[in-house]
Amino acid sequence: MALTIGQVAKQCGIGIETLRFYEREGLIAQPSRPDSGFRTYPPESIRRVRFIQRSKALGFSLKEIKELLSLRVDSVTSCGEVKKRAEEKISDIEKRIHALREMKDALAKLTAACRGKGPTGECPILEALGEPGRTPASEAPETGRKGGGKRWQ
Amino acid sequence: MALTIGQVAKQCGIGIETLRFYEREGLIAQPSRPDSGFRTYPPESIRRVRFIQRSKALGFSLKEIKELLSLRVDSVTSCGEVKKRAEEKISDIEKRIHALREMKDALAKLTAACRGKGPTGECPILEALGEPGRTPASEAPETGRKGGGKRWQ
DNA sequence: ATGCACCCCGTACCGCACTACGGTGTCAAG
DNA sequence: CTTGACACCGTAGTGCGGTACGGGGTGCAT
Repeated sequence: MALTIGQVAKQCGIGIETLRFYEREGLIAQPSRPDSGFRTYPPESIRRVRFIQRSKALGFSLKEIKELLSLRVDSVTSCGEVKKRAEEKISDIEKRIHALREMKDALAKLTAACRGKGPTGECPILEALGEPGRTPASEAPETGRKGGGKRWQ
Repeated sequence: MALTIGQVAKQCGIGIETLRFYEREGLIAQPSRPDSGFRTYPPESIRRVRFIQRSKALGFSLKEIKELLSLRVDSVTSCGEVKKRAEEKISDIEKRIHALREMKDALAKLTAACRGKGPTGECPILEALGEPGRTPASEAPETGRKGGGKRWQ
């Protein structure tokens, strides 16, 4: 019934090292270690790891997942706290979506303006990004460093 | 006319260290260094830094920005290449938006199912994440480590 | 000439989430 | 009893995008 770390790892599609990492980070409990010191996991551990994986997939960081797990442990806390976290995460995700959409719109405008032909010097995309063709600086070969002298020391 | 690193930094709202970092990473050219070894930037550098900042804001990584900049330098390349990168970035951003939307929908479904009252043991959110209330493992006090013996060595 | 702001450098560090390494110990099968 | 798979440990390295530190040297104004 009890599982080795390798079995848990395999069942969760995760590396052994990752499991040890989660343990170090306090995301999963210290498993019992009879006799030889080998970790021995109860089958429930699989669920806990899956909890972590699903939460990750929902955009929670390990830090946040740890908090979520700690809510469960001190069961004085009501379910409302959990709901609050989830709602915060939703608005966080909405912000990220919004930012991405703005990026996308800006980029779309640029690509629409660009014929896609001709030299880079006339590219409206590059122009909009701020570089009006080559810059003197970009040609200046190493004036310091490699070239010549031992200035500085 | 020529600028010190501090002036460039201030004008771009960026740290001096960051500027040196960009230089090390090949994102900005080695500035000239007359006499004392102090970096001396032409005013155009400001534009180059802004290019980087805007590109970052559009979701390009420093690595990608470097590529974008190199396209400009070897001006054999046509503007079409730039357009291609921008379009790839757009679809990349779209993918990210899509993934975030899925996260959001999943979370929204969970919060909708949750009354927000009662103990964590009955929380539909936690349940959906995979943990049906407390787990034995989460109570198990350190069975190894700190507690007792010198197994292993 | 003295003070002080500014700049130089290399190196190390941050947070995140792992991943790898290497030397050693344990278990189960043959 | 040997062999091979598996597990143990601490430490270090990865990639990203910076940020900080400390022990100096310069430039300019007073």
